Amino acid sequence: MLHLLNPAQRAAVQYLDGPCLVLAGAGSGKTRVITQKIAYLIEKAGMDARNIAAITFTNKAAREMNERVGHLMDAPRLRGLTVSTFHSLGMRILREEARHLGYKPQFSILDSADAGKIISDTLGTTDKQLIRSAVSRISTLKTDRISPDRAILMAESEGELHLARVYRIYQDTLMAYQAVDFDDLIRLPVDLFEQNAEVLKKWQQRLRYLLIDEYQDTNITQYLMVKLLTDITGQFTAVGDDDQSIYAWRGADMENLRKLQVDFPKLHVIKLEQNYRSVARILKCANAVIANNPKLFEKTLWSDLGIGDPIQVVECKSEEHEAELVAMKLLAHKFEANTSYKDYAILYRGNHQARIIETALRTHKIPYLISGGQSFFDRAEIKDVLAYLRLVANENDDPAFIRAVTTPKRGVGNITLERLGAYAADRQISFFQAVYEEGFIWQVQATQYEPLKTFCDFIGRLQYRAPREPAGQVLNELLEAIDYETWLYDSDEPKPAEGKWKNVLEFVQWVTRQGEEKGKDLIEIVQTIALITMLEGRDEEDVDALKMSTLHASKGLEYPHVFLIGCEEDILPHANSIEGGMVEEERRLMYVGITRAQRTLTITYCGKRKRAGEWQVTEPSRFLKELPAEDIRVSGRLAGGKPEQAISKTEGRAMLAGLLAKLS
DNA sequence: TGGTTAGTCGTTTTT
DNA sequence: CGACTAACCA
Repeated sequence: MLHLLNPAQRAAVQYLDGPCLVLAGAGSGKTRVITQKIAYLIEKAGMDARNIAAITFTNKAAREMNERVGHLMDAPRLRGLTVSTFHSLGMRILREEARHLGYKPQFSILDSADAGKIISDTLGTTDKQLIRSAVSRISTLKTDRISPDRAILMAESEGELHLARVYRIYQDTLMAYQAVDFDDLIRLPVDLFEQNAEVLKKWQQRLRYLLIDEYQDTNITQYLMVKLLTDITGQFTAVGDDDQSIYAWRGADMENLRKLQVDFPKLHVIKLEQNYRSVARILKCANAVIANNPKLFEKTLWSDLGIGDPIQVVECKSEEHEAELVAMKLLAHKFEANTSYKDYAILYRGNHQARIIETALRTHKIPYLISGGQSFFDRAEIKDVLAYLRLVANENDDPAFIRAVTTPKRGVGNITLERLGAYAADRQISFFQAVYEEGFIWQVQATQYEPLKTFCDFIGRLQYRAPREPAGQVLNELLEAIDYETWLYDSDEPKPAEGKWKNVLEFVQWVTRQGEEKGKDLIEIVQTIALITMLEGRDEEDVDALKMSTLHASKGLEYPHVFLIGCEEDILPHANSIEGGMVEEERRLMYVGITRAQRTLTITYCGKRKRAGEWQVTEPSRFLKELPAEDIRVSGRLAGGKPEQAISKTEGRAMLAGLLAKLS
């Protein structure tokens, strides 16, 4: 196996004498290093798979890594291997150690929508901007491991004090719901490790070798987790690339790369500089752009995959034309090069940019998959069903209670709910518990109380059945009992309702499969859903479809032919980042985008764009001027010419027909 | 109590 | 232009 590696990769795999940092440029085979090292640890170093943990940043990456390790060795020897995200690992630790922190093992994981709702309630405002900023500031406090009490003490202004108080209420509310948020999944285990030497020792002994992927994206708490778990032995390999650090806004700190050298003086640094992904021109463009950033570590990427075609830079007249142009160029290229749809990807800065592309792709009947963006589990219909399941798993989950009890409508309205909420809040109990309290029964009339009681009894029956019966069966009967299908068709036009019901059925199928394949009961399945962003097991490779993705979500992926759209000032770099002086991170984003491409890269931007119904003139991205002139082919204003002639739908069809005629 | 409607507002990135 | 909300009516 080792002969498949280049000398630097092999050195990284074989180095076991202590902490190891692998600086891996884009496309330099870092996943290969990690998977091979797992195999090496088990086969050559004689380690038990149960003592090895590989940590990634996305579930998708974890899944892919699992698959690739599976190709390297037999399943029995991989039993007990941990390949998961920081958050999943944190959850696992927390479920096992919950009692040390005052939580029950079946705590819920709150999504950001629920978190935002708590904040908006405590803040007493509906101002989206305000809530957003409060949520993110509280999240920053949490990743910096500042407790509510300390935040109150440290507050230097009226505003900070207010925020700290909101933070405290928020945290108390989470505890009351028996829920944690994403930050807690990392923070609480770290807190526990620091307070409880025995628990720490237990996990140190369990996880004896750590492999951390995308190390440049760790925040300080995640770094502490690594440090605590490996402090005694320093047995870990961190793989990262400072040029691909694009999550600073989420607390990721490139300083963690430098800190590693300070905290572990014996740190062994290995650089991977050969790129196995892209042709030379693409790499040259990427290098040229990133050269405008100050460097943390010096490294030069090279490849021997040939020079490749020039990078195309095209100005379009509007968003519609951009979408149309991309669709046309794609179809033309596909026919000429005889490729598949899945060889193409369209990348963009913000999720909203996907919509217009989607319409163009649909009119041309181009199959596509969208990764990143709204998760399947975030759809309203799925969240409705999920609310029931969350409540079954944890009856203290008040947000789930409110959603479930009002969907479908069952005669419980705002007034009743408010009374119930007030009663529960007074006594520090959950909505669910309050329903069964003598004191509450007298507060509402029988006509209002009855549906509540019926609802809670129903949930109670499910709680009994969930651990005892197959997950799919219980879920099916739940949907039957609440007649969710009818409710969907009653509350929507037939067409969207049909789509929604299809999603629900897909969800049921997924749950059934999870139950059968992994032997999990309904509650166990629900407990992990909050962490899953994409429907796993949906074999995306089998479908021949073009991939659409945000630049952030595209990290770690590669495609033969890439379109990078919307390369305009205020989009990439984004206006807020320009204002906040964060252009360097945006440049890294551009770098990530360019380095996704293996063979061809087409960059587009619009001359004007409709924003909030108004036409707005736009400027090409400053990053385009950083591309080496000899490696790009420009059409449009950058070249001094006119914007690329717009292609209308009929023109497009004619062009396609001509192309097809020429080919046959 | 629940659904409809007319007005409002405004677009980063995600575990 | 379209999503999302707050007042309004059945």
